Amino acid sequence: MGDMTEDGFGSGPITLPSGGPLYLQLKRWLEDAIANGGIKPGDALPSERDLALRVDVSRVTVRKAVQQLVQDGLLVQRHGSGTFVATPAPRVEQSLSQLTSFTEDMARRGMAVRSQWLDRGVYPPSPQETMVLGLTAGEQVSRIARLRLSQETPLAIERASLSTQILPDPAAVRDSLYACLEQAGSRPIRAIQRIRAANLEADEAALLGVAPGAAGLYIERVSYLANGRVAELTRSTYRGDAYDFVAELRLGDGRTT
Amino acid sequence: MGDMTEDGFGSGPITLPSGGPLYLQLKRWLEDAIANGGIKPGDALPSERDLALRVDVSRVTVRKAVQQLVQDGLLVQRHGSGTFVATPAPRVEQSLSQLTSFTEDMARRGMAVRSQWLDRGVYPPSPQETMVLGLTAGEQVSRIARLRLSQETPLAIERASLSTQILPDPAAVRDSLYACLEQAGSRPIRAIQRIRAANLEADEAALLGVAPGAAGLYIERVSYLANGRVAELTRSTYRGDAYDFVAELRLGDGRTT
DNA sequence: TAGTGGTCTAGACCACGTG
DNA sequence: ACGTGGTCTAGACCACTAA
Repeated sequence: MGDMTEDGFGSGPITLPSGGPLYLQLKRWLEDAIANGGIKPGDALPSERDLALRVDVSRVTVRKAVQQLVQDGLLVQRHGSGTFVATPAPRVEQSLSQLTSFTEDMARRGMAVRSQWLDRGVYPPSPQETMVLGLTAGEQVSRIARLRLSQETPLAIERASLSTQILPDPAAVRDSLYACLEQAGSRPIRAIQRIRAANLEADEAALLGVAPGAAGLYIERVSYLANGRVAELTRSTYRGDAYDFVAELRLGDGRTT
Repeated sequence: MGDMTEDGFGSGPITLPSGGPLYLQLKRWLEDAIANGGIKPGDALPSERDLALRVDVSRVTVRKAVQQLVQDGLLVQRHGSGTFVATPAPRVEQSLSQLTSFTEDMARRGMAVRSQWLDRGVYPPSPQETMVLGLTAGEQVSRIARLRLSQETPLAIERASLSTQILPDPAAVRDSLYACLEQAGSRPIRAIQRIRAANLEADEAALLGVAPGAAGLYIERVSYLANGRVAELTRSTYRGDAYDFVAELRLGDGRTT
């Protein structure tokens, strides 16, 4: 411990203890170093070329180990800059039984929230939108798409579609869509959500600041007004490492409540 | 249709249209070929060495493209045998508001279900088990772990832990844990589930028959008896490509609360 | 300009499955 | 025995970032 230049790696050669493929040995070694606090979040790893020399493997093998840890979210690579231990995203909990607004929900927890508009406008509807929203021929659809951030950390991509009868002017939405709908007296009171996990595509991964192939949650939500009409179709992509969804189940043969 | 040897690839060289990195061009080319039905589920791809020759790239580049498609679940590789277009797993829907038993739930849909025991026994509890199940000092815990299959397709890994007071003999569980508990008059009536997405580790991926790194759902469930006592702690891993979870939300306004 | 990650190559050997 | 995917190498060039 007397060495101020210590970075968790020392400077000499690194010896891998275990058996099996080299890239898995190196991967385990790095995982351990991170878990044991030998390398801390934000710390830089030695360059790939350095590691290759010191572990005595080829750079390709180093990349294979690092690549998997990047995908698992333990490391972050920045082109031209270096490889760093990821700062774990704070987990956000969201209820799967109460219909809440992202904005209102986060405000309640006192979390700094920001949205970044990706799209906001009126378009001809897709077949899915026509069907789900129950649009009539020739009717247009209002779309708003935004990136949700908390503490400057991207959390989710939300793409909402509504009939122009319910939301005539998408540009009128400021922070909370639900607050906007409430003003118009058309806040949804019920919704059905469909949730699945999938590996994130490159474009969405980039927006969310994670590696392509990282696990994400795709959620499709259809919400209903008090009169039974469909209010909103929202398709969202959540970072898998940043969200916990919480649901309460009851012994149900009879439905609801 | 006049050529019986046609496999969707022809036999000549393959030219990639688009720009960008070669492995991404090849990946897109393969994705298109699968989407357009040029290659159908179950079909074999040319060997990596063949593809490399015909696309005129190195084998490493072919592997990089194929690897990503394997992780996305579009291709399956079998060591020593070949690379094949994946047969998409049938999606199973599961409710997130009704507390149902996997066995009973699937039976209701008339689906052939099988379980494969991974573990069944009485153990000293982990700290988490002690805390969540409310065990007293020295008390043991019953654990049952199984792989759930439908139509011989692995769907999920379930690891349940219960106090031995509630389930004294884990070996007594045959098909349905809940049916077994009901006989003892201790069927849970309520549960809290916590759901998150994560990339599957190698061991779990192997059990579920998907590629390491594929997206999966981790679900932690704590269920309660009518008297309020904790009945069960279950930690499960679901295939992301085989499950849709469905939840119904209501305007449960904790707003001013 | 120097150093980093990103892409790509040609060739080698091993481990596995099938005929 | 043969062909397949799985691992690994040494070296090259490009693209980006930072000093």
